[in-house]
Order: sequence, then C-alpha cells, then structure tokens
Amino acid sequence: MELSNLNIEKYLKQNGIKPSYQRIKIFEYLVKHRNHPTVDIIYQELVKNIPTLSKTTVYNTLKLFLEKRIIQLIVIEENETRYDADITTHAHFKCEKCGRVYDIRVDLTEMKIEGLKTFQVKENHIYFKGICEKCLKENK
Amino acid sequence: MELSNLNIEKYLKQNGIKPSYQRIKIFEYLVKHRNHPTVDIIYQELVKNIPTLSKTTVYNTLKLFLEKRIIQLIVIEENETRYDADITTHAHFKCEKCGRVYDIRVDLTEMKIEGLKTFQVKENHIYFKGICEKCLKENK
DNA sequence: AATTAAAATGTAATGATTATAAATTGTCAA
DNA sequence: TTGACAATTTATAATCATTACATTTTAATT
Repeated sequence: MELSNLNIEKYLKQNGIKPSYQRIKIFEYLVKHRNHPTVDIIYQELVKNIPTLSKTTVYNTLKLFLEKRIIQLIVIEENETRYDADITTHAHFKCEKCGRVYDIRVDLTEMKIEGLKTFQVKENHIYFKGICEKCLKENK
Repeated sequence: MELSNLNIEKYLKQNGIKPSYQRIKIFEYLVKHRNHPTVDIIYQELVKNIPTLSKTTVYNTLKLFLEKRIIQLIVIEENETRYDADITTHAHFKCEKCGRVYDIRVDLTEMKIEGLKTFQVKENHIYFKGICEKCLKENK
C-alpha cells in the first residue's frame, strides 16, 4: 500500500495505536516529507502549528511507532538518530556535503551470505556515504 | 597483511601516527581482541594495566585513528559507538541476546545498485540484527 | 457529570562525548 | 646535559541528545 495515499488514522488503528492528534501529525510528517528526519527536525516543524507540542511527546511517539513496527530507525552517524516511515527493505545514502539522506533501492536477493546461514536474521541495514549527484554538480 | 602479526609501532608510523605507549596499547587491543569494542570497554580493559590512563585519551586516540583511516566506526545501535581495526569491506551482525558483534564476509560485487550510479560512494556499511547461533542453541 | 485511564507536557536527571586547561612527556638545538 | 618548545596525556567542566518522573490535560466509560 502506498503510504502517501493511506488514511493515517485508520493505519494507526490497524496497528494498535490510538490515533491522537499528535500521533497523527507526527506520522503524517514522516509520510509526507520522507526526509528521514531527526527528533529535532520533526519537533521544530510541528511546533510551528502545534505550539503546545513537547519534545518528549515526539520521543514517546516515535518509540511507540518503533514498537508497533510502523517506522524504522536509521543510524548512520553517531549521535544522529533518524526515522523512516518506509519499512520496506531499502538502503540509504547520506551525502557528506549537504547532509541529505536518500533512499536507495537494493536487491538483497542477489546477496547470498555464507556467514549468516546459522544465524536468525531479523533486520538488515545498508547505508552508504559519499557525495550526492546534486553536490557533485554544484562543485564543478 | 595480517594485522595480528604486524609490528604495531611500525604500522602506526607508516600511517603518520607517532606511536606513543597509549596509542600502541589501544591499537593493540583492537587488533588482538577484534571484539568491536566501545570506548568504555577499551578504557576499562586497558586501565587495569595503565592506571593513569584517561578516557579522554581513548577518545582522542580513536578519533586520530579514524582520521588516519586505520580503523572504522561501527554504529549499529543509537548511543553505542564501536570501533574496528579491520578496515576491509565486511558486514556485521549484532546479536540481540548476547550483544556480541560478529564479522560477516559479504561479496559486494554481486550487489549492483542502480540508484547509486550518479553518486560518489566513499563508504558502505552493512549490518544485521537477530539471534546468533550460540544463543539459538542455548535457548532450546 | 463523575470517575478512571491514557496521553501529553514540563522539568529534572542521565550519560556519552567534547571542550578546555593544566600537567607530563618527548624532542632537539645549544 | 640542559633548557625550551611542541606534542601528548590527563583531569575537570561543559554540552547535548535522550530518558525518567511527576503533573496536567484529554479521552473514555459508567
């Protein structure tokens, strides 16, 4: 299902989450922007329209979303935790210049890993660092 | 070259690092244990034999090693930064039960990624989470 | 409307990392 | 060998993201 078209309230309910105003807005932010934001980015954006919003609420809500597995954690840099409402398998690319985090489609079926045969794998994470196309062009 | 057999003092010099006692011991710890330790683990182990050791020195030294590219950063959990003296391309697996971080050999040549064509990739990181073989057996 | 539970909020506490300044050690010319 | 300067280590304080906790607000139920 395309996240951008779904009814967020319904989606939260389906996943056992009571759809409060704040929860809806936080999830909506993730779905609409798809920018892999940090807690602070989410807070700074939403507090413009929800002046009473507390950063603790953002933390609590994201933790709840993680427990219910409707978002995933992205940890690329130390001390920079980001969140993604796209929970399908995909990789990320972080540009060292502009700091943007891009979604990268990867085909993991190609990747057969001997060393993991005897392990029970629950999550896989792939990310790259470098310079994005946009920044490469600008620096010419 | 096998890191475990090399002369650490020489290796540091070759990479533009003045081989002080602390630096040698910290690098030696990484090479001998290969356990992807945190700063605290390194500090707690080394301070047993170097009572004057400061945690700041461990931080400074690891930062220097990173700049000189003789170690790599491993960030799997938020708020848990680990270090690895093996700078060859390989993946990691963190066990959710015992917390151990395993090295996993992967063949990245198989992984052709359309979305990265126009980007300049400098680093790639792959990690998995789940239950390791040891813990799977113990829980039976 | 009253009662209770859930959620949101504000503030304080925690803990890893970084900044800063002082002390120690190493280097090298005189 | 000594003195002076630079590099390194150390100890302490500051920072900042996250978590803990207590209070207030909102929602649900009778």
